[in-house]
Amino acid sequence: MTTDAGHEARYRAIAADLAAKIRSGHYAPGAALPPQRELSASYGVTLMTLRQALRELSDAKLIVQQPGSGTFVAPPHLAYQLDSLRSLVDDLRKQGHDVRTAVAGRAVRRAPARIAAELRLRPGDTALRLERVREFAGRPAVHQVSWVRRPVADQIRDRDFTAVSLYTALADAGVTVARASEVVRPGLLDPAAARHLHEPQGSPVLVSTRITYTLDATPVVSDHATILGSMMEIRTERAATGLSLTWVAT
Amino acid sequence: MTTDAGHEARYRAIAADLAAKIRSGHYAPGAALPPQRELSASYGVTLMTLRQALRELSDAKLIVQQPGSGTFVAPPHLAYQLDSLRSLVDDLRKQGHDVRTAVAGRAVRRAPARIAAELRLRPGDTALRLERVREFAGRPAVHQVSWVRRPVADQIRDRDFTAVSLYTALADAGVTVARASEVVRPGLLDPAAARHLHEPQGSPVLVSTRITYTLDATPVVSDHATILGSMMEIRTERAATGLSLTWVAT
DNA sequence: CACGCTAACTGTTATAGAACTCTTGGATAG
DNA sequence: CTATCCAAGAGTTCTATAACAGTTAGCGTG
Repeated sequence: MTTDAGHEARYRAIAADLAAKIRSGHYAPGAALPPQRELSASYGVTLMTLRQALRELSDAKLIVQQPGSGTFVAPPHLAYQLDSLRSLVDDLRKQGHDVRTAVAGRAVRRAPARIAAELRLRPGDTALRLERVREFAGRPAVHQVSWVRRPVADQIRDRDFTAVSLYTALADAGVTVARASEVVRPGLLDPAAARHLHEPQGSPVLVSTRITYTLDATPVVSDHATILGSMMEIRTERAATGLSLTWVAT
Repeated sequence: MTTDAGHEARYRAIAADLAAKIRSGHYAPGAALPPQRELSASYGVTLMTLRQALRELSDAKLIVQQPGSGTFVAPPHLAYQLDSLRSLVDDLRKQGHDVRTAVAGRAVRRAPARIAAELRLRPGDTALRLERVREFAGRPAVHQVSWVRRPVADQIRDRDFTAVSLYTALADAGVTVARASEVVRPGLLDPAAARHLHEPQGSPVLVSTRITYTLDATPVVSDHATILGSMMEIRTERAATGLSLTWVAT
């Protein structure tokens, strides 16, 4: 046959397999992967197909390819901070802040059009809606509405989200997140969020819209957060070697 | 021959050509590109090669590919991404946007306390103050006040900052920028900036405070920018071990 | 006239083979 | 013993061909 046998594209399956081997430590950080020709032979695919799998991993920054030299698992110092996908709240926790989470709503329901489009659902499909309020220094600081795609949602819907982060729950359910795309805009506090955040309407806020994808490019979580400007700011560090972005409490 | 003839890979040349045609309006936003098979024929390359060119454009968010339907030029607000050590405006320019700069003030004067602290000046030291307004799509979008440290400032004070970016001027003066640290907060448009930006006071804005350092960790530039929320947003792409950050025009 | 199916598109995934460039380490010449 | 060259091996780019899968317009049929 020429294309996939079962359901998923061949190259995605290979990428997933290699990713698993990297995360399990079978291929250690910094170590070289077998040559492309060798891998393609052992998977029984063409070089082109194997390379397409490697490109997936490269996009996810799991490997680094060096012409003439080899393909390497992302260097240790990077591999150990696999938490670059961490959430805003994880950022704060890491800084030693005590963040409390209150769950204001949890239900499976029809996704609105905008969410359905983001998660690539068919119109009318249901998804898990999770509404949380993050308290911080004794005051509510972030209002967050997350939608989780269906096959995954059923596995995590009964977790206690006051104690477990959404990303931890996803990981426990065997979902590996590979990539996230986030857009941050300034805005004014709207009435709905104002109720939860105990601040006057019209206060300056940051509105963050974030979509998280698995390795096979399926969107799993759509996240919409309203962040009080009086309590939070974004900090970035740029250097030739890289870039970091952190949410910081003020 | 099999690979490139001149210098650059064939698919990159094709990608660059198509990107130019998109930016020039030859292919309008929303319009469909010719089918892949047609394009590959007209460029005289294989379908695979042409597709590799399209992938470049797709990664840059210049096009959207829809199976079965066609390849379309992305709407402008979806477009472009790039991360760099450079300024917000360089980001936009590099992406092909037409950004105009007006210099509203340029003078060597005593640095206020906050600036002096950021640049590690002794109290009373003077520095170059540069006030600029960035116009974008015909409307002012960013109000920016930069302070440049003294030894360097004297070398660049006579440059024409409507045509040359501050970072280019620094590079020309032999100053290599190694690191930048930036803090972004939401805010409301204040009266001073409102005058330059022609927007009502109280509009949502992003306030960016940025300090740029040389290789020897000396702070050279302190930058304070007010960015209209209606025109700009921050986009981040996160992968397992990497992160990119872009300012995007809306 | 409305419905359903087909056919002709579109992008996508795969095969097999070849020649290219960049890096590295070992052999050889000084 | 050092320096240079070169060949083996790595990733990269490309040709040529084929089949798969989603989309849509149009042609019939009821």
